[in-house]
Amino acid sequence: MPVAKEDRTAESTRASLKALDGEAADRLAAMSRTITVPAGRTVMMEGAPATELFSVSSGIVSVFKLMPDGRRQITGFLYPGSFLGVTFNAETTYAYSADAVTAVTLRSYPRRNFERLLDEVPGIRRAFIAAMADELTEAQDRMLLLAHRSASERLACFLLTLAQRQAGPGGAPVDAVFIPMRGSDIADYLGLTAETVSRTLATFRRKGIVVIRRGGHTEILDRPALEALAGPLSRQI
Amino acid sequence: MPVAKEDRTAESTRASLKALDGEAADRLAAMSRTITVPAGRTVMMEGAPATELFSVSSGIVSVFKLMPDGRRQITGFLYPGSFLGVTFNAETTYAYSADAVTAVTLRSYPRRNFERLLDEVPGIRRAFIAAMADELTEAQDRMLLLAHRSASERLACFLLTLAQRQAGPGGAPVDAVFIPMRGSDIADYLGLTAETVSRTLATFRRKGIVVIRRGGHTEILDRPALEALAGPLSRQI
DNA sequence: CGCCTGGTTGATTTCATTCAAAAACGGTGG
DNA sequence: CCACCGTTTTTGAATGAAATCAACCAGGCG
Repeated sequence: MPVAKEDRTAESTRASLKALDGEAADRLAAMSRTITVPAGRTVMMEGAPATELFSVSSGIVSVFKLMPDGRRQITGFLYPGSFLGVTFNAETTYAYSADAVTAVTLRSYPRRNFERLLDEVPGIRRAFIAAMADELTEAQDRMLLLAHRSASERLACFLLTLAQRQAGPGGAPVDAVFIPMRGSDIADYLGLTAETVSRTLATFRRKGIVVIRRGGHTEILDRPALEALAGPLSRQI
Repeated sequence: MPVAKEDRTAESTRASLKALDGEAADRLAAMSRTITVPAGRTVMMEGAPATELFSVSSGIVSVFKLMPDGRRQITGFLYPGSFLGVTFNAETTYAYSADAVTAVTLRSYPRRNFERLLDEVPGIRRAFIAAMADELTEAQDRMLLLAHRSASERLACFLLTLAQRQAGPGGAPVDAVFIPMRGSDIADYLGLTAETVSRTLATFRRKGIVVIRRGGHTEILDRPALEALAGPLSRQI
C-alpha cells in the first residue's frame, strides 16, 4: 500500500529483533519484503485497511493522529527496531498515520502470517511483546510530560532522550545529537507550537547550553544545565 | 460475541480478558486469591517487585505515575474486569502505582504462573496482546487530549466517556453518571488543577448542561451541548 | 532572480495556574 | 440530633506561560 518502491533483498534484522535465534530470524525474513520510502512521504494512513505491519529497518518514522480541525499529535518518532501498524483488535484498520521523517527502509509483513508466527515462535513473540511494552511505557511517560511539564522542560527532555537514543552500543552518552525533524514536528510531538519551540531553543542557545548547526546537527555544550532544565525525571526512583 | 460496539477504551479492553473460554477462565480462577482494599488505600507502588498481578472484581482503581516533586499523572481509572500490574518487560517491578478510589476487591495472580499460562493458552495470549495494542491506542488518544484540548473539552470528554462506560449492556447511552473520584483525581487524570475542574464544572452547571448532586451523582441534561463542548473526536467511527 | 518553505522574532491575548480564603461536606463523638 | 473537626470544594483576584497574530529573514531550487 505505501507509495514506495520495493525490493526483496534480505537485510539483517536489528534492534529488538536481532536477538532472535536462527530459525525465527529466517522465518521472519522469508515472509518479509523490504520497502524504501523517501523523506516526507506517507507510510500509512489512519483508517486504511491494515493488511500488513512494518518494522523500521533504517531511518526515522513519525507516527501521528489528526483531529478533524487539523490539530496533529505526533505520538512517537520510531527508530530502527520499532513496530508499526500493529492492530490486533477486531478491526483491521490502522489506528494512526505515519510519515517518513528521513529516508526510511521498512520491513513489511503480511498481517496474517505475522500473527501465526507470533503463535508458533516464542522468541518472536517475546521480542514483539517487549517492543510493545516499551512503547507503552514511553507513551505513559509522555502523558506525564504533556500534562505537567513546561515548554523548556519538554524541549530539554526531548534533546536528552534523542541524545540517549543515538548513544553508541556501549551506552556512552553522546553530546552530538542529530535532529532530522522539523520544528513543527517537534512542536506537534511535544504539544507546543512551532514558535514556542523556536523561542525555547533560542534561549537554550543564548545560555550556551546547545549549539544548533546547519541541517539539525546539534551539540549539547552544557549537559548538566540541560538535565537541570529537564526537571525531575520520572524514570529515576 | 461482544455486543459493545465501543470496546475501545483501555478499561473495556482490559475487561475483554474476562471474555475467555471456560478452560482458561478456570485456570485463572484456580490460581487466584481475593483481596479487599478500603477506599483511598494504595494497591501497588511503582518500583516495587512485581510478584503478582491483579484483576479488579469490584470498585474503581486509579493507576498513576508520580514525579519526584509530587506532580501526579493518573493514567487511567480501572473498572471491574480490568487487569493491573502487568509488566511484560524484563524487569520485575511495577511500572506505575495504583490506589483504590472506592472500596475495592481484587483478584491476585502469581506472576510466574500467569506468565506460564500466557505461553500455554493461546486464547489468553492473544487477548493480552490485543489488550496491549488497545491500551497503546488509548494512550495515544489521551496524548492528543492532554496536548491539544482545552479544559472544557477535557471535562466534556471525561463526562461522556464515563457515561459511555456506565451504559447498560444494550449500549444504550445513559445520562445518569456516577463520579466517585475526587476533583483532584479528575484533575490529575486530565492534566488540570482541582480548581480548574471545579470552575469548569461550575460553568457546565450554570449553562444547564449537567446537574451534580450529592456524592458525585451527576446527570447530563444537555448531551448535545456536552458533545459540542467535547470538540472534534478523533475516535469516532 | 524570485518564489516558497521553514525558522525567527515581536506584540498581544488568552487561558489555566497560583495564591488565598470562605463555604460545604462527611465522619465522629458527645 | 447536634456540634466539631479535617478534608474537599468553591469562588475570587492576580499572575504567568504559551498561543496567537503578524511581520520578517534565511536558505534551497527551479
